Amino acid sequence: MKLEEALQTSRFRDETHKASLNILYTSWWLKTTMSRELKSFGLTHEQYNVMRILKGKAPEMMCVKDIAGRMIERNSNVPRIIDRLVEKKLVKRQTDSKDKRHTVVQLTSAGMRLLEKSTAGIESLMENLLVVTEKEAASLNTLLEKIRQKE
Amino acid sequence: MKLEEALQTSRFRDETHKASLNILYTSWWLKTTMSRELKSFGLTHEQYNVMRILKGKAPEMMCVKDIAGRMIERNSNVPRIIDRLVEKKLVKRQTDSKDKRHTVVQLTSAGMRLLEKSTAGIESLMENLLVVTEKEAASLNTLLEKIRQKE
DNA sequence: AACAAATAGATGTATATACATGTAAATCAT
DNA sequence: ATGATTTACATGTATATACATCTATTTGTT
Repeated sequence: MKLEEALQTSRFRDETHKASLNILYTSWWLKTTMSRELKSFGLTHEQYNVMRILKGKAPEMMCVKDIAGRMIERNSNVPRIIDRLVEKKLVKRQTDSKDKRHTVVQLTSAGMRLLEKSTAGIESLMENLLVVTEKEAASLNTLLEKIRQKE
Repeated sequence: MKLEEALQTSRFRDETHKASLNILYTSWWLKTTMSRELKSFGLTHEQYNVMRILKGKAPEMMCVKDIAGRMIERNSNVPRIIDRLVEKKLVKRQTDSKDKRHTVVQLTSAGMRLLEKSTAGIESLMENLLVVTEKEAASLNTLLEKIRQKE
């Protein structure tokens, strides 16, 4: 769908302005689509994100700060996302014995199983949804990193 | 900044997977940067978005549904965003006399003034922040619309 | 050792968001 | 014309998010 249709307007100052709206809209669309799929596993996008980060380091435990630094949307609220995961027994949380300021977190085996199932769901969804060649995707990555160069 | 740095990982299945994370991250970065600027005008991103939509039709009034259809992030909560704008006297809201189901909304002159000031701020920010050529932006737009083709 | 500063994370508040449900008004079918 | 359906919006709930503040612990300075 053209952005003009999606936002029912064609008032774009220039291609760069349009690109900024296009990034925001595409991101919203992606996130919404993924969230719908994740909902069938009882997960939110953020909970899934935290679980994937934990899996990347498993079986090591990770502290809250390291999780936060890997989140797509930087977030001071990782502790509360972990609260929900603990309630659902998908992760285990404990105080680090070496540095008691640290809270370290780890997937439970139930968490690992749910992550594997939901990841399979997300991956097949994405494979069907995102129809671009690897070359196009690479070019998209280059352009997005260019637009963020003043980060 | 490379996505690898931003997310402190290089575990991407392929360029398409990386692109999806890159879109989510770039969008978060853009929104955060804009929100910081908007905060100096006492506005949230969503409030600003609603005001810009209203300006696009001014001096006509718009109903809630038409505003919602033009939002970047589709949103069933436009009534509550309008609540805040009404409290701040930036928009006027009234029931449509022709169809009493419709609530029609319009910028006040204070709203129009604030919108002009904040838009100037956002535009100069964006001009300095987003350093891509019009050609690159156009190519980015094409790729984003391609990736959304199954929308 | 004692105190100041820094760090990690928990918590409070306002707003936003997704989604379900409720309510009033308009439209449709008979 | 009347009752059913649809439409437009408002509202309730759970979670997320930005941001400020608070607490406990560790580290650094003297």
